[in-house]
Amino acid sequence: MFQVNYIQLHETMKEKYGDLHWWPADTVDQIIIGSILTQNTAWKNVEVAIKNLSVANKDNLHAISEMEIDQLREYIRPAGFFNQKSGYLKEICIAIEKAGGIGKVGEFNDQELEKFLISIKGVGRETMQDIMLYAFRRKVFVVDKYTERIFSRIGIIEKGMKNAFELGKEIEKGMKIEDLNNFHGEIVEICKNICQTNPKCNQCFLKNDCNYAKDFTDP
DNA sequence: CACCAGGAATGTA
DNA sequence: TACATTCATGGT
Repeated sequence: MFQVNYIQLHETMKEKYGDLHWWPADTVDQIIIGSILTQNTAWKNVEVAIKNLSVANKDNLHAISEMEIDQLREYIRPAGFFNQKSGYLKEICIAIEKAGGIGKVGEFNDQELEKFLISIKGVGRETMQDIMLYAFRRKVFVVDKYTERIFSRIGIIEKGMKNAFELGKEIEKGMKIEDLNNFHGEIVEICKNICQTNPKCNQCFLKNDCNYAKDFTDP
């Protein structure tokens, strides 16, 4: 079995999916809302929650920043963890408003933006990366559970690197932002459509490069 | 019925 | 630093 690198992995998936135009949302505000709501939660449930906000014309940071927590909780209930997420969501909306809104926060440099986001309760490493890349178009590679799964199965963690996060820092330096955007989208799509629904991975178009598929074919 | 989903905070050792 | 636990709905 030959060893693929991250560029080859991206090229293979790009060929299949084309430009994905991630993140799946209509507005920047929806991207930020979705990044909180999708924490350890199926995207389908997040869509319902965002729809609830949207039909009430509350799918924006300003509306949420001044919404009663009890009401917010009912809108987002389908996305699970609603007691925590209602608080997290209101917190990040207030924090951005307080910092002068999306426009002002968008003027932060990468380091300032990362520090600002990670200081908000409910925003951890991956959520911060999602918002950096997809809401503020910064050169960031997102490492989520799917990324760790794919990288581990395909075995592209390079020697000297401990985990997907370390490789991610290399990937950030080595790829253009539009490729970083697509790459993470591709990883999520392939995991949602194939690895997740077919745990044995035997229908995956990456199967020749996938350690997990190899394990499956072994007796 | 059991298990998991595009995590993060909190507590323990 | 490295794990374990908790949070909660909806699909398979």
